[in-house]
Amino acid sequence: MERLLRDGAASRASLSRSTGLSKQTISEVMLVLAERGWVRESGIISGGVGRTAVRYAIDARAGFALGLDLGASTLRGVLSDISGTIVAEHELAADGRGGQLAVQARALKASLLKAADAPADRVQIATVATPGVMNPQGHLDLAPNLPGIRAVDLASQLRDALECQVIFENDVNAAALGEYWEAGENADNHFAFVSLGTGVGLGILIDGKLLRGSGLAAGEIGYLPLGGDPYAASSLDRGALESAIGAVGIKERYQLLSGDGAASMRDIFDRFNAGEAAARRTIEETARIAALVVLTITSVVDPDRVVFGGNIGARPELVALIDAMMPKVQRRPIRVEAGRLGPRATVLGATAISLGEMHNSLFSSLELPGRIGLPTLRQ
Amino acid sequence: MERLLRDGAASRASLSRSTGLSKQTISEVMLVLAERGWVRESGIISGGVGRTAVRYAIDARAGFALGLDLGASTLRGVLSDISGTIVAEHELAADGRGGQLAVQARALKASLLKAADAPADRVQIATVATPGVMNPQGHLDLAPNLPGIRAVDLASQLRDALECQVIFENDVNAAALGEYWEAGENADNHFAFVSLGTGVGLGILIDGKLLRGSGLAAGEIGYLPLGGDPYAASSLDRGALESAIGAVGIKERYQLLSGDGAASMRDIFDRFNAGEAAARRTIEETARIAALVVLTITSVVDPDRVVFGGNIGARPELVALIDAMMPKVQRRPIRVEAGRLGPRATVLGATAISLGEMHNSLFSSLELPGRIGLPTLRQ
DNA sequence: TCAATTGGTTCGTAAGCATGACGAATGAAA
DNA sequence: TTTCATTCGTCATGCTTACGAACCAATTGA
Repeated sequence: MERLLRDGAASRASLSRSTGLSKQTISEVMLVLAERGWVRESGIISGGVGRTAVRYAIDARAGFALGLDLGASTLRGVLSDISGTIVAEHELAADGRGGQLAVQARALKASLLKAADAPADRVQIATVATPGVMNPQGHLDLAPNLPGIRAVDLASQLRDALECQVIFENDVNAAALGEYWEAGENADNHFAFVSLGTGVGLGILIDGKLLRGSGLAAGEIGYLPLGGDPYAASSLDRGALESAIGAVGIKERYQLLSGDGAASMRDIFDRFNAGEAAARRTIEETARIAALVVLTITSVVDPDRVVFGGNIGARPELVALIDAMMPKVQRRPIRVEAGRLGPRATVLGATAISLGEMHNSLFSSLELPGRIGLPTLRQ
Repeated sequence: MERLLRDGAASRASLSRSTGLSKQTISEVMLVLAERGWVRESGIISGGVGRTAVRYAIDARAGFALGLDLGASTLRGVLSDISGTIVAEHELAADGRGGQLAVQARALKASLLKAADAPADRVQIATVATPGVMNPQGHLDLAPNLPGIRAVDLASQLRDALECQVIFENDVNAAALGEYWEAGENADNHFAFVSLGTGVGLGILIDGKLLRGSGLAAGEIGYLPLGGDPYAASSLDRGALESAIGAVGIKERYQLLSGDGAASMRDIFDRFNAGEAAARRTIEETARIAALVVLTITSVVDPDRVVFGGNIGARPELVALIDAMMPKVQRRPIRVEAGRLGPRATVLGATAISLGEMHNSLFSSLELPGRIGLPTLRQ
């Protein structure tokens, strides 16, 4: 199944060669898998010398994986079939009231199923990406942008609403996995994703696996001692780095330089591109500090690549500045790039988690410690 | 074999229960293992109700693992038997000339074998911990404390001298693993080790495995933007953090404060304990910056525990200061401790690597991705 | 038309492990 | 002292999984 997921349809003979199992073992296995509905014959392979081969493919509609992104203003959902092909993608404006989330999630699932014409009972697993951390009691901690969310038992509500196994993951971690997934076969297995937006966050993949840390707090970089005095009381409160290059911090800096306190993030970038001095100095200072974040990440975990995302981090002009800054602070070259998925990274990463869990629960014997890798993203 | 390594000697019936394999499967396996010399009968278990059981134990002398620590001034060696018991431990003053290293390593191995009365052909694997990084050509990079070492083909020389498979590992990584091993069964699987000495370094264990990074440069924290302006030219050269709290940096700071440029590290700590103001301010500033290192580590990888080691980092008075500093920069409590192995951490970690590799090559089928954990350290 | 090549099946066999019956050895209760 | 429950370990047997080899099937190209 792993071969079929990764390399697509194939004949039994070629599967025998690529797995090392004998031909008739493969034949037997495929018979069982076909009986159970996981694979089916999908035409023939001919043209070469020798007998034509019967092609077997995974029945893409044998299972579906759901990914949701619970944003402050938007609720996004993606439905993928078992082969990793996105079959439906929707978003809707989030209702601010915490209690409405589960209702909206249920509606989103229904509309995705309808769009893909998929039966509900074929959705085994859903992953919900949230800001902050889901605590063991099922409540969401550290998510100031979702006011009132702490009070509700979100885990239970969503499990009831989605009517399947539900996994929770931090939104930045999910976005990291999304960008990793998007990179496909030749993705770097050591990968870091920095999210700059309302808050700052970091997702790290080591050997293709998310690094969560002992208290699920790996990548909570808002308190990194960069861009301000870490021993100041305000740093303990808001976080030094968060104060320096979070959206609020950037706007404050722009206000200091320009006197304009009403400018939005978009205004500041527009003025930066128009060449305004205050905006230029604001963004440059942001890049200067972000470069130190990259330096910190490379010093500690040494990834192949650092990708920026989030409302602010995805801006190519900012990433270009950061990239240009790097040789001033570190000798070893490091690839600094803007994410390719934009605001979709999180929801796609959540989908990837569902998909991976589904594959492993379906096709991997539980006793074995090995895990099946993700198939190529097809969208 | 894994059960026997972890839990010690046991009867076949109890192995059957703990592994889930049937009794006679265990009997068959033990027969083969006994034939090959890996296990042997070791008395009987009686006292409970029922028939007395024949006890089987791993033959501790069936294999030995060698660990070496190539320090600037000292060459340390440890020989462990297959059960994880240290059977010999020696050290000798390192000959400064690079070419002598292999000769000394060979002599060290011979003396360890003699002390343990172990046959040479039972040593399958040696791990050599070195400063810096072993490049693919077999030469040692980034090891300024071993002058002239870059020129020699150290990997080939040591392979010839030690006459067995040789693994190379960074000394700080090895020390991290050593402290982890020492902690035994209840060790935290997410663990960070900070070495403060001539240089600064970091070793990280994620899920009990060393994090090496894409270019084997994870944990090279000398360049972290702490304790100095990272955009200064000197920081690009020496590293901002290295300049601030490396041994040279600390001495420079003490000289600035006291005017005494001849004081050794030991002098400074003696004067700190005697209450001298300049020494106190020097060490406090060191702790202030080291606390930011801890903050950086927790922000990025969120370990259970941060352990300090190295000449300077192992000083309990310094670690106490760092620990006291932590609540000022981060809300989440984190355990900050001094390592328990002192200068032996690196060589013991190297031994642990050898031991782990030996177990996995002997007892684990290569196809399976699972790895056998380390047995308890017995010394 | 036929050899070469590749795909796929049939059949026999071996490895590995489980099941269940049974003998051996022991402690505790009668 | 005897009996019995309990535990260790072996034996005989059978099931499952996978492989190897031979063989049949279908296609290309000389």
